[in-house]
Amino acid sequence: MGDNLDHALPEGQLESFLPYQLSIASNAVSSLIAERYHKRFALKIPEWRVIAVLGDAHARGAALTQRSLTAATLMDKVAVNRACKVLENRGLVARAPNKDDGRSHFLQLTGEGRAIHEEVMPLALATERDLFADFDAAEQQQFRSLLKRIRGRAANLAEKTND
Amino acid sequence: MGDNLDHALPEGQLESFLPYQLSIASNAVSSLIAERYHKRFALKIPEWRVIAVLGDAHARGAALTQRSLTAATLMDKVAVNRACKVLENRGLVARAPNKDDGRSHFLQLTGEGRAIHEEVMPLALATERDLFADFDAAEQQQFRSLLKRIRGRAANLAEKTND
DNA sequence: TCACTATGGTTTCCCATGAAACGATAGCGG
DNA sequence: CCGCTATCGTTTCATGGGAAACCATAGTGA
Repeated sequence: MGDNLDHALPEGQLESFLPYQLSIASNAVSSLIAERYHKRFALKIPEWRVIAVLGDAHARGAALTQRSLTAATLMDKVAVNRACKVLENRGLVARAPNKDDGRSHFLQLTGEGRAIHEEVMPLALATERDLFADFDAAEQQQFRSLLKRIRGRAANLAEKTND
Repeated sequence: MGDNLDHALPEGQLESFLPYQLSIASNAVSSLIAERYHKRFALKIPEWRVIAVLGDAHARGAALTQRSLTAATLMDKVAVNRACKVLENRGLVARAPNKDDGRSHFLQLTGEGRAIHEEVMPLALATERDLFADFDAAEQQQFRSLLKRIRGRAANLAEKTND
């Protein structure tokens, strides 16, 4: 029950288009991860990202504002806000007043939040290992580097176009 | 006017998470492409994909149903339908009855559609070249192959989880 | 021929996401 | 101290995209 196309299509221009390959690969990976997180922790990807970053921050004894979360996750500030609200309602994140700036709060994981963090990170890392199991170390490194270059390139071209 | 974070965050677990890197790289590339297509042709990515596939089909003297378009683009059938409707309304695609199956139609590019196709493909290829300009041939090949493996891997893991 | 099921396509509904508008506070220049 | 502007966070609105329901036709078995 693999693929049952009526008649296999010959390799077309779309198939060989690298941005397309990148997009479908990324979608496949994201779907897998989203499914796993959702199934086991009822977390969506934005929420998980916030937990990951807050977990890091906690390890360094820091608390973060939504603004720094936005910078750290590269997500929209609205997405960050929504994720934080959900996590707060679930009791995984607490807000503390920021006496230097009345507009923002410092966010950190609660005890329960840290417990989730410690369950969730291994799942993330295991999934990463599953996905890249047949990549040797050099290939992983290569992949990372290629992704980073592409990303820089795209950002660069976009800002040139945006005038 | 590059990045003005209050205080640079140390490399965290999120930064080093490969699926995250994949996702943001893919997003950056997709945004760039979407922006360019939209600006110059008022086409969205799904519409462009349909044009690319229909252009291929036309080159082989074939016409496709929405079903085969769905298979060829890996998009949802609803997305394909919507894209086709838009293209039809713009006069870029025409439907011909399928006498073997009254439920579906054969779709093909109109003359105007082919004209767009021939303008749009060079833009796509140029963008691809822009993006991968500093990849040598071996790196491109490597990148393709890594993406394909990851994609297969993800699909494979997903179907195992789906029981 | 007559159900019954399967499938291509379409419509409807819902959720996720980002842009823009908004309120509140901060920061600055007078 | 008083305005003016910038910024953080929140809310509101518009759009995109997928899931499920739906319709019409095809295919199948009695």
